[in-house]
This record gives sequence, structure tokens and C-alpha cells, in this order.
Amino acid sequence: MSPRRRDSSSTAAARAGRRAELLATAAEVFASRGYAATTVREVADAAGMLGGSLYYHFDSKEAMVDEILSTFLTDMWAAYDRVTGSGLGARETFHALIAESFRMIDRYRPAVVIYQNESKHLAANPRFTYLAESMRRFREMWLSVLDRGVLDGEFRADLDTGLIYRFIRDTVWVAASWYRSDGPLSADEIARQYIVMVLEGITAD
Amino acid sequence: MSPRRRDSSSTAAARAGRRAELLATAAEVFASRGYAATTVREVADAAGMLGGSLYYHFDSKEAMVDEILSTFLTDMWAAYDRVTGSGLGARETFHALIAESFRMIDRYRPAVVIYQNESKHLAANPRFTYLAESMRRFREMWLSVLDRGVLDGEFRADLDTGLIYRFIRDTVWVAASWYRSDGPLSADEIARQYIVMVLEGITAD
Amino acid sequence: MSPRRRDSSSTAAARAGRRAELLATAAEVFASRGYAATTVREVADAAGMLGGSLYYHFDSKEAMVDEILSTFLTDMWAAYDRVTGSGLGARETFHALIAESFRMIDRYRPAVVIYQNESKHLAANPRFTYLAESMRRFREMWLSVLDRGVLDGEFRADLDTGLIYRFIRDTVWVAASWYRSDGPLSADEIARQYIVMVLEGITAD
Amino acid sequence: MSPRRRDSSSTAAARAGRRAELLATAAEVFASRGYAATTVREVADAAGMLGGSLYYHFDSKEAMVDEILSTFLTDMWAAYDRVTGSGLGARETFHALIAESFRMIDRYRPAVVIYQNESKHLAANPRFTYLAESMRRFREMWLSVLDRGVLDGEFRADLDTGLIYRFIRDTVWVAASWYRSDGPLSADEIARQYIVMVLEGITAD
DNA sequence: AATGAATGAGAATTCATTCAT
DNA sequence: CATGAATGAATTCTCATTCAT
Repeated sequence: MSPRRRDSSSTAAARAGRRAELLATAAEVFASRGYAATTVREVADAAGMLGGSLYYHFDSKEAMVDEILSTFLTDMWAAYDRVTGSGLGARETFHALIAESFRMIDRYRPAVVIYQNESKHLAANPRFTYLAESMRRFREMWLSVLDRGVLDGEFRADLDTGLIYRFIRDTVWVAASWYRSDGPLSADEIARQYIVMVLEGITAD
Repeated sequence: MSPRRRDSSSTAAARAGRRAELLATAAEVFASRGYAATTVREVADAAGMLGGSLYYHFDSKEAMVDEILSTFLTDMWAAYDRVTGSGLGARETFHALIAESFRMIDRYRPAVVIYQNESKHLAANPRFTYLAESMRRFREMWLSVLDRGVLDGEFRADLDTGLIYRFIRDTVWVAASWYRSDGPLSADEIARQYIVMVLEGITAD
Repeated sequence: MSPRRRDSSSTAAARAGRRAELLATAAEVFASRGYAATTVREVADAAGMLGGSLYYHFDSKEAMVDEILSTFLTDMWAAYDRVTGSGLGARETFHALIAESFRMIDRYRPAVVIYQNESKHLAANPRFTYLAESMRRFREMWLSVLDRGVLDGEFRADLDTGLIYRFIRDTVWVAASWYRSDGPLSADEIARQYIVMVLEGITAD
Repeated sequence: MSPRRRDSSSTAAARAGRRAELLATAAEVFASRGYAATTVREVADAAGMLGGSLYYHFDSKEAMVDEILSTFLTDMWAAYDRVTGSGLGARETFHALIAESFRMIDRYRPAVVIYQNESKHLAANPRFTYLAESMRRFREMWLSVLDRGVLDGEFRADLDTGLIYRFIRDTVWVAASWYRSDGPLSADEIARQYIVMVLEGITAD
């Protein structure tokens, strides 16, 4: 039961563990109530401590979202970079990126929800310039995949790639708002159907 | 108050006009900053008056979003009902509903943004039960269209209609967050390409 | 009884008056309890309002001291500049500067107390760089008077002017901590005796 | 450290030493930041430990200033009593008291700074009644010296002794705020010039 | 002796709302 | 209709203090 057993309670690992635990709790609350509407007290309640106690671990409410989002984005870009760096064709890259995205939703669901709901507002804050930067890279990455696909004749040329990009951008993360890892559909299955839908459409032959 | 004589109808009209004006301003601000994060003072600033003065026109901040959202939803359901009541086939109904939705975005952009970003949180409040009700109807409406389409052989049967429904629900309003009525693509053109994408996919033949 | 009678309550003058009133109250409290140890609530209590209400008038506790100190310093430097610009000899300048200083104590007693007790700590804050600047000017002004006096043979040459300067700097404002305008000694009489003491000493001939 | 047997006397001494060390650090920090504005954490940082650890050594933050001030005052009064009890004339007593004061500044600089800046506020606290008592004795001592000097014809009779007393009270400790034991002027030299200034003034013959 | 993690009271500040004018 | 001034509850954050290890 005791959450610290294996690694001695005084190690840096235990400390990082506690931090991660608290961030997971905070992410959950921010995701469900909205960042601005969530009070520090609510996060603390969820973590089983008093409001002020959180400040032993974090400098501010802002510092919490910051760490939640940057941890997620760092991991996400590592995954995306692995894909785009592996020399696949446009269609395969498309497949792989979507699959990675759903894997991210699986692993970082609350962070993804926060990312989706709050980035626009947070990005105004100098502390979160990396959000704008991440959006820029995301756009570049997808446009490059789409353009290459059109050039190679794999994707239709009669649609505005800018529009397709926006469509993908806006839809790739939305599953985070309803996905449950213990639901009837696995992340991989959702990804598969999503890919079919976007690539082939929902019309019967 | 005191010097309103004769033309009481045009006075009431002017009053309603002012109200609508203020709501439009408020919607704009709520949409761009987020409802919870927007202060009454910010709305008042944007309307060129002092914070307290808004309370001559509205009972509360909540009353403002309420009116913004219910006005939008009333109009939206009138349009949807017109479509679903006109005896079209599944594919045509799909077409018409999507087209209506993009017309709504064109007419009520800020309200749509607020609806999308805040309804989940607002719905907890008894005052906004109509939001949950609207979501329920929306689900029913789309599932009925999709199921009928699968039955009629117009839509693929190998995809989970629940998943398709969610996909549509989550994507139909997102254009509101970037759509500009003076942008390069008209609402109708965006709707057309969106329909193509969802029905036929982005793969070249 | 009503504090606003003569000037209509809606004028800018009345507004500035209220502001000045509140600052006078705040200065009194800061001076007697110490800035850091004073709570905003204490200031508000003394002003007969609730803590939050002060924020209608001022941005922050810091903004209050800021205005208190800068108002005082602006006036003080106007007076000092008048003296140093009037071409008096060293001894007369000395007289006049001391007299002005005691007049300042008479007019701005709480501000002077705050200035004396808190400037060193406040000066670290970028908002209060003008405090350091004021100290620098004060030093320059006095050293120039003292050096000139020594050169002219009016002041003794066997004392370190740097030390005399510090001595004056540290003593000129201290009367603020015990001075009462309704006490037995007037500001002018205190100034006179202070000047005698510093110029001639306390030894009998 | 852990197996401390036998030499319990040197252990107690070591303990007292550590205590004194910590108090010296605390005094330094209180003096430079102001008591109220200093956090326990800042003191602990300066001492190279964590905030909570200080509570092994001291009961409270208050207990720290208390010990700092009372240690200083005890020593100061021992020195003053030695002077006043040695049957000197008024002028010599004056000399000796001033010289002792500067020796105190040399030895207890941070404590003197705290004494000067904080006693008025601390004195309100029952724990620090000895501060008010010390001020009373100080006043009595100086007034007695000054009155005797006027009576003996050594000090001028045309100045208010109450004013002279205040002047001395307010000036005698101020050097503490800028004095550095490694500066160009020794404590004795500063005392000498101070005495000349106060006794003979700064006017050239 | 010292650490790490908390507590809990209270600080500054924010903000929806009220209301006399 | 709108202003200006206030209220009061809630919010973020701070900090002296405690205590098990």
C-alpha cells in the first residue's frame, strides 16, 4: 500500500516520483475542470493535502501546467521526430504519425486535453512561448507530409492542403476528451479506424 | 426612463438592439479569452463602459453566456429540424446538416467557439441543463442519420458508427476557431471540401 | 460631517482628494507599524473600508508606498533645488538646507519616517530605483556644500567631510520619528537648535 | 560527531558555539533585510541548512532576535555601567560613553542595526519589554550626564537638553548602518571625530 | 543534527456584484 | 443609462512552525 517501498524515501528518485504523482493528479483536475476554473485548493484536495502544501513542490499553479505540458510535448516530439526521420513515404508517414498521436493520447490523456483546451490562452504568456513554437512545428510537419503525398499522387490534389492540415490538427487530439484506456476500443483500434476514415472516407464503395 | 414618450416600440427595439450589441461584444471576448478567464470588466471595457454598468443590462456574467448560447442553439435547432424534417435520404441529410453547421459558424462564430470550449464545464450548472439536452439530441440526430446510411448501404458498415459520430461531433465546430468570414475560403467552400473529405477521404483514386 | 461638500463628488479634484486622503492614512500606518509588517487590511481598517476596496484606488500595496515616497521626494527636491540654485555661500546654504529639511518633516512626517526606515530595503526593487538616485543626489549636494565650506574657511578642515556628510545624512531626518506638530518645540525652533549644535557644538565657551 | 561520550563539556561548548554561529548569521540577515521582511528560510539558507532545521536550535524566529538583542544589550549596559560608576566628570563621561558606543558598533554591528530599526516595533510585544526599559535607562543616563554638564558650566545652557539627548540618541548608533570594520576609518577614529563634532561643532574658529 | 514533507493561519490580490448618485 | 465607490467572498501564494525519519 505504502507508495514508497522499493526505492528509499530519501532518494532523488522518490522525490521525482512524488512530483510526478502530484502532476498526474493536477493534470487530471485541470483537464476535467479547465485550468482557469480550477483552484489550487481543488488540486490539493485531489492530492490529499492542503492548498499551501503544493507550494513546497511547485512554485505556482502556472509552474504545474508548464511542467505537465512540456513533459508531454518533449515526449511527443521525440516520437514524431523518430517517425519523420525514418525515411518513410507520405502515406506511411501519415499512418505512423496518426498512430503515434493516439499512443500519446493513451499515455498522456489529461495533458492532451489541457493542451487542446488551454494552449491558445496560455500561449499569450511569455512562459509558454514553446507552445506557439510547437504549433508551428506541427503545422510544418503535417504540411510537408501532405504536400509530398499530393506530389507523389498518393493524396488527392483537389483539396486545399491547408484545409486538410487544419482538419487533421483539429481532430487528431479530440479523442482525448472521451477516450478511456479501459473502454471498448483500444487506442490502436481507434487509430486504425481514424486512419481509414480520413484516408478513404465513410462512403461505401 | 423618464423621457420616453410616443415611440415606445422603437425605444424597446433600440433597447433590444443595444442588448444584442453588448452580447455580441461579450461573445467576442468570451470566445477569445475563455469564459472563466474573462472578467466582467474586460467585457465592459470592450463595450466602452464601466464594469458595474453592465448590470443595468444583465443580471450576471452567467446570464450573458446563457443568452449568447441559447440564442445560438435555438437558431441552430430550428435549422437542423428543418433539415431532418424534410424527408431526405441519409447522404443528402448528411450533406445538408454539415452545410447548415458551417452556415452557423459563419453567423455565430464566437457563440460556437464558446459552445465548444465551455459547454462541458457549464453543463454542470443547473442553469445550463439545456446544453446537456442539446448534446443528447445532437447525438441522437447523427446516430440516426449514420445508422440509416449504413442500413441503406450508403455508408461503410465496417466502421463503428459511434466512433464516426464522435468524429463528426468533434470536428464539425472546430472551424469556428480559425474561420474568418473575410478569409480566402467561403463557409460554403469549406463545407464542400469538408464533406468530400469525410465522405470520400483524402486518398487519390 | 460629510467629507465631500464643497467640491462636487464627481470632479477629478474630489477624486484626487480621496486618493490623497487614503495615501495620508496609509503613510501614517506604514510609518507607525513599518511597511513590511503592515497588512493591507490594517491600512483599509484605518481608512474605514474593507481590504479589497483599496484596490479600486491603487494597484498594490507597493503602488501606495511608491506614490507616498515619490510625492514627498518630488517636493523635497524642488525645495532643495531652490536653495542650491540661489547662489548662497556655504554657511547660508547649510542653514537653508537644514531649515528646508525640518519644514519637510513638518509637512511630510509619515513619508519621511517611511523614507528613513524602508528606503534601503525598497531600493533593491526596480520600481524604486529613484530612491537610490535620490540618495546619490543628496550625497552630492551635501558634499559639495561641505567641500566649498572647507575651501572658504567656513568649516573646519580637520574633520573628514565624508564623515560629516554621513553624520548629517543620518541625523537630518531623525526628528521625524518623534516630532509632533503640536509639541512644545516648533519645527523652526528645532531646526535652529540643530543648526547651532552642528555648527558650534554643545560645549560652552 | 555521533559517538559523543566522555567530553560532555566540550560538547556543550561546541553546542553553544554552533548556537552563537547561527545567531551571528541570523543577525546579519535580519540586519540587512529587516526582521519582518526576513523569512526563516532565508536565515536557514545563509546558515546552510533547511528552514525546519533551525527549530532544533531555537524555539522561534522571535527567540532568535530576542537572544541577539538581549546578548548585545547585556554587554552594552555592563560597559555603560562601568563608565557611569567610575566617578568621571560630565565631559569625560560623555567622551567615554560615546567611545563605548562605537566599540559596541564595532563588536555587535548587526545587532545594533536591528536594535535601531526594529526596537520600536518589537517593544509592543510583551516578550520585549526589556527594550522599552533599556530605552528608558538610556534616556535617564544621558539626561543626567547632560544636566550635570550644564550645571557644571561644561555644556551650553541655551540649548534644550531634551533636544540634545534626542540628537545623541538618534545619532549614536547610526554609524552601524555603514560601518565596516575593514573600512578606512577605525571605530576609535570615528568616535573621536564624532565627539569633536558634537562638542565643538563643524565651524572653523 | 538535519531533512523532507507537510500544516494552517493569514497575507495580497482579484472579481462578480451592489447601489447611491 | 452610466459612473464611481465600495463590498465580500474567493483565490493564489507565503511562511512560521511541526514532526516523523
